[in-house]
Amino acid sequence: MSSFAGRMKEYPTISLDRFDRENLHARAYFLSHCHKDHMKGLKGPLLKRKLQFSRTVRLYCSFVTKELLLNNPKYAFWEEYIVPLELESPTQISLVDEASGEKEEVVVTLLPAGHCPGSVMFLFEGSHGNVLYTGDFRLPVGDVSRMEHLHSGSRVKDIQSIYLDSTFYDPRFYQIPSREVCLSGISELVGNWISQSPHHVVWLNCKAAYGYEYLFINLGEEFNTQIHVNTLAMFKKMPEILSYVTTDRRTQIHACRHPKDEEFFQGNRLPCGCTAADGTPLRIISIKPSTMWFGERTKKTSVIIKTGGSSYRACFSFHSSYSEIKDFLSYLQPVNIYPSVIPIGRTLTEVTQMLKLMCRKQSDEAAFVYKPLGVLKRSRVQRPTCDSESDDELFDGLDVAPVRKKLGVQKEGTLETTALPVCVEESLPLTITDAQPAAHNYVDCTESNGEEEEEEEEEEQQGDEEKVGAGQPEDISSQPPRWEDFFTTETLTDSQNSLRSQPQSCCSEMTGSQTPDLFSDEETAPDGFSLTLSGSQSNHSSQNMDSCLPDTLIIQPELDGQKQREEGDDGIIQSESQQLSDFDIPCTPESKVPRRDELSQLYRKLAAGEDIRALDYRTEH
DNA sequence: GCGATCAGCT
DNA sequence: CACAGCTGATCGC
Repeated sequence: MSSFAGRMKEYPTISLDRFDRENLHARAYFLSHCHKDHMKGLKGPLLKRKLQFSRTVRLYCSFVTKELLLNNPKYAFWEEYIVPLELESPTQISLVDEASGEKEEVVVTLLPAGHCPGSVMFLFEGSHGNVLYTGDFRLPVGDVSRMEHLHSGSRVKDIQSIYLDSTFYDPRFYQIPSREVCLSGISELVGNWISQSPHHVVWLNCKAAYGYEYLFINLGEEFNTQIHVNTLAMFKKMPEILSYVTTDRRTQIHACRHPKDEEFFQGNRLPCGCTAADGTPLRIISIKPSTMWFGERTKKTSVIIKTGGSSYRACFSFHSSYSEIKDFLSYLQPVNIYPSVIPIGRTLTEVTQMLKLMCRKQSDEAAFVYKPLGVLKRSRVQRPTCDSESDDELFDGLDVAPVRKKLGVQKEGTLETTALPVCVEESLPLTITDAQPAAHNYVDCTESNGEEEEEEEEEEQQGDEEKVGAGQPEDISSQPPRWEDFFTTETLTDSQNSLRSQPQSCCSEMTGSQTPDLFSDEETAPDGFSLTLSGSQSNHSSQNMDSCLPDTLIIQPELDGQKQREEGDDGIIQSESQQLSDFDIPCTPESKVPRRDELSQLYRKLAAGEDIRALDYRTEH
């Protein structure tokens, strides 16, 4: 449970996920998601009073969070003070001191957090640096490298501080099976049961909280049914959820609740009191989603555990595991990390100490003081996926065929009030040029979209997931653009995990192009020759990372150049916003990144002392 | 009568 | 298997 006090050191005039005590004086409020432990004080009368006298204080959140919040009458008074923001749309917000008129500008970007419907992280960019408040999140290993707004061009942004969901930041929780693996296990159990007869029913013993909708949607889809729940009101504007839940009790899958639901179940009744029409007793099993974790060296274990004659626990987590958090942090390498949760049995000091290891090293900063051409930023490179592979091995008793469901999003809302969508870099000539970190690149050790696909196929073969596995690519390419409003993580699967298949951000929409022509070489070409620091140099990463990374300092212009080139293929983004590039020097119009073969040619010419200007990178391929 | 806090429970 | 709550008791205003 979050114990975050509500404020960040860098931007103390805003409050997040806490609305009591000193937070009453904030100039702006942010709500990351609709769980009670992040809403403390939100219905307080003091706050209500303050809002009535204020012209500028607003609550910012995602559209889905707004919808869920206002569904509860206790929070209905917020209606006129909420400013819902689109995901991944940088928005400038004025933080106004209403007494003095003093003003500070900050740009906020909502990033999907994969925790529950509407959950987001907040990235703040302003004169006190870039800070990331994660809220609660679950991101699979590698996803952070695909989050556009954590990058500037092809570089990882310089993050001053991360305010972190550290729920499972403890080596005890080293591994938590992926959403797909857990869902697959639950699906199998449910399928085996309800196929026996119409009187075989399943009760999903879910806590009263948002976050299980992912389960309902996927089970509903797979078994062509709806899940019985107590109320639909909160989802009335979310058709993609609404269509998989029902208040009609005549269904084989229930997630209904009752204050004494466990007793009901013991008496072979469902919490809704449902019985079969013809008087035949129901055959009920209960499945209780719970977080199961596995240590670093734990052997393969099932994600389903039978705890009684008709009771099961099924693995399910809304929070990132230790290794997922490590992946996230070691990619971003912030200067500071502040935990917002202290895992049970730990102290703040312990957690802070452990997190220090994940912060950017002092030496990284010191080593690159000399910067005649401006400052190097870290490359964005496709991350190794060692972890996900070991995941699969760990749980290979189950089919890992990713089960996903497209989730559309509610209609685009208009931005009202003072919120202005902007491109971050355009509005922020500040921050990022000084005291830059080293160019800590990661070495790409995947080489292996192919490998992974193979693995997936193998697994499909052993299982009964044919239906689910089939047709995935089509599903993905037709994803509605903003479906991440509900859940992030399962879209970012291997089949679409490179940025090239994910046109997003204001700038890429402008181009609408898949051609690389928009690439200016200024962002990327120097990178082809940059140093690549790996392994021990770049971070003190987890064992899983270490196992993939060489320990030596290497120079690999070719690989790096190719990487950049590949990213260029999605017609990325930076046409407007790449002022802040590897070096802060003007770009060369109409130039672009050479391909690997072009590079080889380039090197040969360079070696031969020939004039490389004769080479035309714009040759078609 | 309301809010805050805590124990207990799931 | 430690999530995100609920309920109920107690205390203070």
